[in-house]
Amino acid sequence: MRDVAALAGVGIKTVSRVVNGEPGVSPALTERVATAAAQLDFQPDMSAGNLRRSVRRSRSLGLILASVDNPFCSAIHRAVEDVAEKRGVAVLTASTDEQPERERALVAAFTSRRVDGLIVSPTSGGQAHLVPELRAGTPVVTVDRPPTGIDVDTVLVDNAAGAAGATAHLLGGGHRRIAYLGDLSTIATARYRREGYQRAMAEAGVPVDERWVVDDLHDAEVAYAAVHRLLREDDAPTALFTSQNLVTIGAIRALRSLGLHHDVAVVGFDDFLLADLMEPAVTVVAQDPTAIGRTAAERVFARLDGDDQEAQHLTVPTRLVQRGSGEIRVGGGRTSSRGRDERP
Amino acid sequence: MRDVAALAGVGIKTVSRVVNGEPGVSPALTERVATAAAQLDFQPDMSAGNLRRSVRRSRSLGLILASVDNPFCSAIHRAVEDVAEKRGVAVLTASTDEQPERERALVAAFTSRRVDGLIVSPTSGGQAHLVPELRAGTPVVTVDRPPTGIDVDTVLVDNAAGAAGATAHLLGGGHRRIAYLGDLSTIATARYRREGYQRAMAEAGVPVDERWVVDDLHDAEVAYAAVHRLLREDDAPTALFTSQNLVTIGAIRALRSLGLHHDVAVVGFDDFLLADLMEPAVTVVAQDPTAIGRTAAERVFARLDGDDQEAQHLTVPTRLVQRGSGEIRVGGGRTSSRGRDERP
DNA sequence: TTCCGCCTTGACAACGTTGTCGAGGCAATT
DNA sequence: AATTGCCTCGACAACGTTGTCAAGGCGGAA
Repeated sequence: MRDVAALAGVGIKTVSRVVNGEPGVSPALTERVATAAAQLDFQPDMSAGNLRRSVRRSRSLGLILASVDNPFCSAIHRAVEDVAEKRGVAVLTASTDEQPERERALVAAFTSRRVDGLIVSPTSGGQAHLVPELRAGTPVVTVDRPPTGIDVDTVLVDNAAGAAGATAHLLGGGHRRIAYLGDLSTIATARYRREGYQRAMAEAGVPVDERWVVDDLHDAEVAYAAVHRLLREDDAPTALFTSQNLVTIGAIRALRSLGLHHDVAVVGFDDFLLADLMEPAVTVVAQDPTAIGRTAAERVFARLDGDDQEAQHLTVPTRLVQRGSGEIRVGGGRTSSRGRDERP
Repeated sequence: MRDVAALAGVGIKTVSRVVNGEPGVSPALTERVATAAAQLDFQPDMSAGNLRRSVRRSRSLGLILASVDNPFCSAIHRAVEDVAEKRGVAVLTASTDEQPERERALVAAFTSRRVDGLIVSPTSGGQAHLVPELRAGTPVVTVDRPPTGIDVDTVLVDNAAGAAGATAHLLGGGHRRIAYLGDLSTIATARYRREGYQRAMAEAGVPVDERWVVDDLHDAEVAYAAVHRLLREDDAPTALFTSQNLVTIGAIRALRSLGLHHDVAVVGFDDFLLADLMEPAVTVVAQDPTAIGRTAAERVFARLDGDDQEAQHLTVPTRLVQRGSGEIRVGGGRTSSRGRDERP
């Protein structure tokens, strides 16, 4: 900036004014400064400006997710980016791989870069480490899962209701022996989904055999093995509620390898690409990660704009998408494999 | 930092030394400063430090992709993050949606935040706007596509070879009427893939009917319609080479809706989740986005570490993954639907 | 005892920018 | 003509940190 000022033969402050579009500079000087700036490829240094600026904003925010290459997370990411972009705010993103230690390290890394706000998908390690940030006035919003140890704005999916809906749908198809295949029970959402399943079963007055409730299936391989084990029993389940994508996929592979994919009903939690092209097409409880990300980003900006209400706890609804696999009736009655939302 | 110094009763510089782990501070003072810093939740402001530091590094880099929620892009993102994380570098990511204007705006936004390096998946608008950054010494690496207007390190997929391999594979299955279904021809990779297809056809001495070469299919719907149109002809193609994910998916939906999914062979460019669970499982030319992202990040850091060789042009190989759809022989001979890599 | 050198410590300038404020010019009003 | 007020412009301090450098203390050697 000093160089631009020298080249244009003006004071530094005048350059600052022109660059920031502040009023009170004569057209002649504005022109001269603009030319000089263009000639030197001048780009103002935002962090230096923020240092001095009264309302200190880095115009960036931190997004901490399980993994940026998880489709659910990256849809949230994109939605956050779209909201942030409109306000000229950049997004720093990073992945925890569910490790509490990484979450803490990432928060520290982002804090030292003075992000204006944080959107976090909490790991199981607790979020008390965010207290200093909150005291410093940095807005924090958690997505997908509630935080523990702090009370902040949250944007969650109604996991229990979605799971209960899925289970009720299977019950409505005549099933009584419905298995629950869940993710790591350290993950809060997995617990909520199990509760939803149990509630729906209880409300229908259907007893749950504990052998059918399998937790801690964190990848497709483990789920595959679990389904194989379950279906070997005499009174094997006639329907599966799988509480997560990878579990759903593992279960489907298992059913297919057993030749039972047209006999055992499956409803999965969380939609996935091409679910409608499988045989049978997969019925799912679809979440709306775009709405989650958008809402979370809007909360952050509302806080930055001065909203100081008490912590808000928002819920994004789920939607049961019937495609075929969940409509297989008890006894393995084969229904049309043509799903409801088949389209090009 | 001033507050910490006051609380510990030392000079500011001593706090700086303790915080940065510099030697030459007595254990007694180190202890006192550490306690005071902890008590005040002190977090150093990185951008202020960078301002003064001699080797000016923001410890962040910019990643500009087509869209962060595109699985190919998010795999690159994750790989870049993993390399950056090891060096304590944060990643700013954003999506262009293929709009040159957005690319320029994002580069400007990242530049004013003084990123240490840029990894860009170029849009069709040309990359001459990056010249000032290069002059300023900021390393730039392009991924997936070559830049135009500048010469920088690039990490590309061997599109032509992959496409030629796919086409040769179909020719090997006895097909002669092979259609090419391509993405927007403004996208360089789409052109390379078409060239690979044409080269393989020419090398086999098989004439290409221009009606079978369809460009500018940028989403599944358009591809669906194109396949419907192609297969209405009398001498319809017996095999399809689809040059991109969404095109592949659209083509598969079209074939299925025509009941031809076991009769017309398909090889797609780019792998996708669950391709192995489709009926038939989809044969693809798999790219390796993780290798692309890792390599690109390594190039950036090599440049930051002083590598000043001329621009390097690296190629990441593709791999033909045979799963069934590409092994359907001419005449619609139905092969085993069981793909080669069926697994849980 | 004096001198030298090392170690610890903090005062101060500087990084690139913006907020504050005052100087100077000009036009309108008294 | 003198005063007032507005507009333009730039000098200067300040933001939070680090690089530089000098001051002071202490131990050991002469």
